Amino acid sequence: MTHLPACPSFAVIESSIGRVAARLRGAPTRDIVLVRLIKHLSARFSAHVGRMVRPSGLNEVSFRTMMMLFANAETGMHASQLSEAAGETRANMTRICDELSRKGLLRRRAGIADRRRVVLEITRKGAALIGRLLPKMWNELDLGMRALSAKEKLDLERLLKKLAAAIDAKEQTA
Amino acid sequence: MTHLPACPSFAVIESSIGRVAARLRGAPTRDIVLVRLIKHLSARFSAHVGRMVRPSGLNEVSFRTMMMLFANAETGMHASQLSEAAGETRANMTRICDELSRKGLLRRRAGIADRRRVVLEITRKGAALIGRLLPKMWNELDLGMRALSAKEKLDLERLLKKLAAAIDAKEQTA
DNA sequence: TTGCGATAGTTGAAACCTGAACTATCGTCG
DNA sequence: CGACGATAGTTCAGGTTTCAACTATCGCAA
Repeated sequence: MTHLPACPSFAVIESSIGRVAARLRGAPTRDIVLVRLIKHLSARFSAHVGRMVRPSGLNEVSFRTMMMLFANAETGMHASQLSEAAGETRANMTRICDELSRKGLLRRRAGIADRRRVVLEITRKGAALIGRLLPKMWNELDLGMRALSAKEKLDLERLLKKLAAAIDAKEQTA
Repeated sequence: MTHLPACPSFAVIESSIGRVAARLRGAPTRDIVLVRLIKHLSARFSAHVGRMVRPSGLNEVSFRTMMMLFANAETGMHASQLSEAAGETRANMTRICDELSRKGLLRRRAGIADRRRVVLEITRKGAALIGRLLPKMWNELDLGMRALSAKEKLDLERLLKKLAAAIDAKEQTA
């Protein structure tokens, strides 16, 4: 077994999985560990971002949303485009935008070419907020990721994408 | 840029991140991609497990919970032990166990040595259900993970743990 | 041009999760 | 003993997310 820097927050989980494996013959322990690790990291990232943006009255999802709008400030984005980019359902995006628009951080405009669509634009106020937040967030992210070398990051990206591709493929045929 | 098997479900997200980077100097694009990949995979795993166990009246969390109880069928588990193993808050675990107990899938007993504690045990009915479900689930998991070689899995595990450890460490000092 | 299937966005109901306060019990230190 | 801080579990209020149904609009083919 590879030995690594302690990671107490996951150790508890891993040992539980170990107990499962000990009693249940045939359990694909390593795969289960991988899936749980991914879930664990995802949750911790979210929580961490959430804590950071909370003082500004945002949560992780609305921050992610605002970042996308910030990057597309000139053109604006369509709601469904935004929901795909932020990785949220369309229904949820509607509510998030309701909220953000109530706070004056974004603006809805009716589409011109296609009147079903809605164009979302960040407001001056919203842009100011995100512009103020982003450097802090990026710095934090850098601190967390600095543990991995450039090569390790590339490896990790490659492996995760391979996994994502496999799952996509499986879902397609199913 | 590395070229990989298509992964349409993430490609949309990645191209959005690309647009962010194009307009926002200094954005740590690769790190953001990694974080989003992790979140994306986590969500897809959950959704997939969820769809599989739904016909049995469970969701992803309650299945995970039952699996832990199944593995500790002889001894039972304490509620907090269970919530750590399943990676859920204590409050949420209470609710989940209420639900599962209402369905007759687990049983609560008062602790003897320490009367604050509650011992949770899987019932015969619960064990039957999980015993029936597990092989299917493991098979599915195997299909999804088969895309990675044994070595790749080890690498991935190592990298994810390194990341988790770094985040743990950072959180500690903060 | 009109009708029809597809798409964009919203809504209401229900499922789900969390933080903070609360109760009961424990261990231990004086 | 008995007070007190810590721990186990629950509850409640409030927030978030989803699913399915709905409206409006579009593109296109007959």
